[in-house]
Amino acid sequence: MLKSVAKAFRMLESMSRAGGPMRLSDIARQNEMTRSNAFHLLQTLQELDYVRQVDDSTLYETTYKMFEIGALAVGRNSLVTAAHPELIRLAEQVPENVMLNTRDGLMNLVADRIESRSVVRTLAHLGARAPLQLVSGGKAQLAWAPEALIERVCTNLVKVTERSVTDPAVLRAQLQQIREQGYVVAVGEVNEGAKGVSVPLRDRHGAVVAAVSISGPIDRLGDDQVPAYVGMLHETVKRIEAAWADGWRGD
Amino acid sequence: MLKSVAKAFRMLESMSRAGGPMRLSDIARQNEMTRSNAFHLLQTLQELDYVRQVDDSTLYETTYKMFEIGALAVGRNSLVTAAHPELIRLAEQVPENVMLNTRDGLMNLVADRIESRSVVRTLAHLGARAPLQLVSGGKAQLAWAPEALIERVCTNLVKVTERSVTDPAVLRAQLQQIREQGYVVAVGEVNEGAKGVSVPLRDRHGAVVAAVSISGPIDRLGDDQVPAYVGMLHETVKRIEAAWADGWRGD
DNA sequence: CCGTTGCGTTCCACATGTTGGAACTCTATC
DNA sequence: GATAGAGTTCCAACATGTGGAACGCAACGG
Repeated sequence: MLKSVAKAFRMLESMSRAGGPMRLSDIARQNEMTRSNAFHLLQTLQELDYVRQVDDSTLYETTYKMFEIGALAVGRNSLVTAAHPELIRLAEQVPENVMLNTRDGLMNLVADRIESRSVVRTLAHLGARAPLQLVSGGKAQLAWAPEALIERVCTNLVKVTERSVTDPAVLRAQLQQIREQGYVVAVGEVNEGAKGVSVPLRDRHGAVVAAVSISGPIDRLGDDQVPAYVGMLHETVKRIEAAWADGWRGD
Repeated sequence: MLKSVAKAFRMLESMSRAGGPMRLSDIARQNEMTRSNAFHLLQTLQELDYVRQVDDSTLYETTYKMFEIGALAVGRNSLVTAAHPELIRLAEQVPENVMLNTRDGLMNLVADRIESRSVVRTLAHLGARAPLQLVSGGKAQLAWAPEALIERVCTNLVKVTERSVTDPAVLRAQLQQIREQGYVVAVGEVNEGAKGVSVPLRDRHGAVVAAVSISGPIDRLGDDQVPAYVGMLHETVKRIEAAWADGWRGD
């Protein structure tokens, strides 16, 4: 573990989270380093164009270079490009957020997201990551994943809210049910008031590589709406698979 | 400049650009470092969760953590959230890409982008950065920027294509014209075949902080369409300013 | 089947690069 | 005008990052 590298990334992360410009001393304090140490790191990050001093003041802020490079990595994923128009289409029919979920290690990643016009509060932002087993999009991917992955997830269960699955046996039962019914409904396992419905998406070999989901507040997204939403999701996934060069061509 | 920090970022950047998983030796070669050096760096980046070894092979790939953190920084920008639905609306009326442009230092940043259904090839991807003076969205922001910024841009002109502005006097004349007519048309100054139309967006103090643009291939986006597009852009900007808590409330 | 090649990884000792204290300057505050 | 706390610079000490060499392994070919 290279210490200075670790410090640099920690620093950048805390600055991103902070949102606004920060003072050197505060950055130093927050990351438990001396001012001169922080200074050197900031100097380096500035040369690399990840950080900048705002105008001619003494405040530091992050540039959008992280976003640029991150988006580049995700954008290579042709699935995101193919799915986008279909997500918009779906979002027009539903008064909830619509998301494309991908797997990143043991985490679910919101690779793209459309906010429906009516939605005020956003639950999961673009780029948000959450444990696979706790969100509908993640469960959908997990259900059809190789046993090795499921096993790894089962040995890494964490409790985020009261409703989070923490028992491997319960999780496995859920996954079994998901495989049978072909869709997922998940409620408040990472955000108390959130509910999500999700459906898996397959590549040309039939492997599940993503999931499309609809999510919204628990009290607006009633169980009576689920069947209709599942139908729309299946339709959307079918269209994405058709539009995506590497998509599933099966039945 | 902290050497190891710089190396770590360079490494991540090259891995992001590469797209797929890479071998340690290739990474080392590409960045001109020894294999053991590359190994230590990768080890560190792995612990920090920016890099991972694919399954149980010996290949390394980037995670989406950069995207997550980058998106977090951009997402804080409430303008992006407010603008998104309006961009979708605009994209439905136009067979071209629609983009929200922000300024990041001396660069223009594509903070959000909607691809119209008809569009096949994408010219600028989400997160793309380009010199302010060379793209329509950037010019729009520059035209109403404080003199200090214009001056800084003028002393940093670069030539990307044959059509790039490289003469400060010419640029200043363009900006003058833009201020008079209230919109920008830019052609192929960074991508040979691209053409963009753009209009500025103001915050509650009346300062131009972003620009909305329509861009497409030079041969489809004819001059006869420009007036209609400008009208739609003005309408869109007005709606975004109204929806955005911090938007311009003027005339 | 064994020698060769090239890989990822480990080990180690050296010297380099990173670190933090102290000093300096500057601005804001009282 | 004194004080406090900021950002920055300087420097010496030594912890840290570095790269060469060695190891184990897999793929390949004679």
